Amino acid sequence: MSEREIEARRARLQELREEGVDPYPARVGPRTAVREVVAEYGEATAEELEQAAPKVAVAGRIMAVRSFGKLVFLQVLEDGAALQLSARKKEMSPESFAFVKRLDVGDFVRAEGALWRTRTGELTVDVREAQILAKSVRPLPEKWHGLSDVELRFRRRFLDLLVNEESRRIALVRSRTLSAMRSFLDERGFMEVETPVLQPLYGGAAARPFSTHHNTYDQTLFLRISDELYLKRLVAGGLDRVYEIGHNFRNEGISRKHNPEFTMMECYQAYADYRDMMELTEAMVSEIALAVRGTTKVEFQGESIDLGSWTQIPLRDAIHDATGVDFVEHDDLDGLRGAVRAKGLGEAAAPSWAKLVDDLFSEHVEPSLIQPTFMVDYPRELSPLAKSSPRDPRLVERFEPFIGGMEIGNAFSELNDPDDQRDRLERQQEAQLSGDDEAHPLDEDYLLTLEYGLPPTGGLGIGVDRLVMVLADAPNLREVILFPHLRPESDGGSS
RNA sequence: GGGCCGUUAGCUCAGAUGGUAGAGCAGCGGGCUUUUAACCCGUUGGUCCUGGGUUCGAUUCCCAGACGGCCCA
Repeated sequence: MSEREIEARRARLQELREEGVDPYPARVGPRTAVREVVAEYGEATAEELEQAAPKVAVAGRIMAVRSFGKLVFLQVLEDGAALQLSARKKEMSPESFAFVKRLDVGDFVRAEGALWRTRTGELTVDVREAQILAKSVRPLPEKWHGLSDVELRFRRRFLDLLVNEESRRIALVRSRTLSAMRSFLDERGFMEVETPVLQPLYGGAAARPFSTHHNTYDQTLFLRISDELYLKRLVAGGLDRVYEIGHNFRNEGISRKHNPEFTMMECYQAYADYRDMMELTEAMVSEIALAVRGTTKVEFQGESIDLGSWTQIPLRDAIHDATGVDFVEHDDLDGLRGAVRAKGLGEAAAPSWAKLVDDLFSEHVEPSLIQPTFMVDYPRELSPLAKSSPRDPRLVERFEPFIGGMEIGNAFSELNDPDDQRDRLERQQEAQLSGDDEAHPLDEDYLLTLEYGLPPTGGLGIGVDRLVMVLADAPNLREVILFPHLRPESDGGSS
C-alpha cells in the first residue's frame, strides 16, 4: 500500500506540533476573498502593481506547488477562485520560507504579502508571512487527469468538486434553480410549508414506498412517495397557496432518470384548475431558465430547446400517432393488448389497461418529446387523484410537462368530490389485490378531509433533479445529485 | 432483472501465448529565483477486485461472485 505519502505528511504534521504550531487553528485572521482580489487587481498592469505594491492577505487550499529551490510558486483555491502565491527566499525570514517549503498540496493556508505580476503576467501574492489553517494528510487526485473514476467521483464527491470544474458548475446550477424556484413561488403568493417525511400511510403517487419503524409507538411508518395529500389537507385548512420542496422516496430501480431519493417541488393553489397550473408551469420554467442561464434557449444533450415555448398534445393522439393504437377505442385490457399485438408492437406484459397505456406512452412517445410539451387529457384510470373532465367523463383534467424526452412534472385539477375520490381509491385497492404493488392505498383520513371540503384546487409537481439536468445539460440524474445512491462499497470479497 | 464492457501503484493509464508488472503525475533524496501539467538526476511504492478451478507455475486461461459503466426491460 502506498501509505508512504500519508506517513510523510503526518510526519510534517507532527513537526508542526512539536514546533508549537497548531495545524488546525480555530481562527483564520483577516483576509480578503480571492475572488475579490482578482476582481480588484486582475486588470492592473505589472507597473501599476510595482508602484502601489498593494498588500493583501488571502486564504485557500493549495492546489499546486512549483518549486525552484529559492523560489516557490503555489496555487491556492478558495471558493472556486484561484490565485498564485510566490515565496522568495531572499525576501522572507528563513523561518517563513522554510514553513512555505514544507507545505503540501491540499493544505489550507493563509498568506500575506504584496501583489505583483510575474514575467508570464500572472497576478501573484509575494508572500512574507504564512500560516497553516488545516493540514491535509492525504494526497489529492492527480492534477492533470484529475478524478475521472465515476464511482470514486460519487463516493468522494468532495474530491470531484475540488478538481472537476464541471461538477462544481452543476452544483451551482442546482442551487440557483432552487433559489429561483422559491423566489418565483414566493412572489406569486405561495407559502412554503413542510409536511411529514415519515407517514403512517403513503400516497399521492403510483410507487412502492420504503418502510421503517418507530420504536416508541411500535409503529410502521413509510417514507413519503409524494407530498400531495398533506399539501391538499393544508389547502382544505385555508392555506390557499402552498408549496413544498423536499425529498420523496420511491422504492424502485436506479437509472439515468431515477434515484430512489429525489427532490420534488409541489404546489397547490385554491380556486385554480389545471389550466392555471399550465400557465404557472410555463412561467416558472421560463423564469428559472432566465435566472439560471440568462436565456430560455438551452442546449440539452445536443438538442436546442426553447424553455419558453410549449405545445400541447392530447395523450390519445400522441400514442395513436406513434403506434397506431387508439386506447379510447380499446378501453379494456384484453382489447388493448389485442390492438398492440395487431400492430406488431410485441407482447404487452402490463397487468392493467392503465399500465399498458402508460407503457405505450413511455416507450413510443416520451423519448421524442424533446421540446417543451404538455401532454393532456389523461384517462381517468391512470389518474386517481385528478378531477374528471366535464367534456368527457373518461378523461381527467391533467397534464404532464415533458422536456428533453423526460417527464419533469405532473399537474391536475385536484379531485375534491369525496365520493368520487372514495370510488377511485377503492378501484386502486382492487388493483392492489390483483397484484399492482404501485396502486394507491385507501387513505380514510384524506377522504375525511375531502368530506369537510376542499375548494377547487390546481396542483403541480415538478421533478427538480430532472429540471436541473436540462438547465445544466447534465447527461444523467446522478450528476445533479451531489450524493447519488450507490451500492454499499464492497471489500471485494464474495459472500 | 438481461446483455455487453471494465476493475493493474495514492491518481490517470500501459502491459504479458501462463514464468508474480511498467509509464506519467504524486511521494522521498538532490539541483534549480519567473513557473503555469515547471524542468533535470536519482529513488520508494503493487492482495494486478475477490473466491474457486485447470496447471509444475495464474495477475494472465476457465467458473462463480462483488463493485462500476453503457444499453435494454
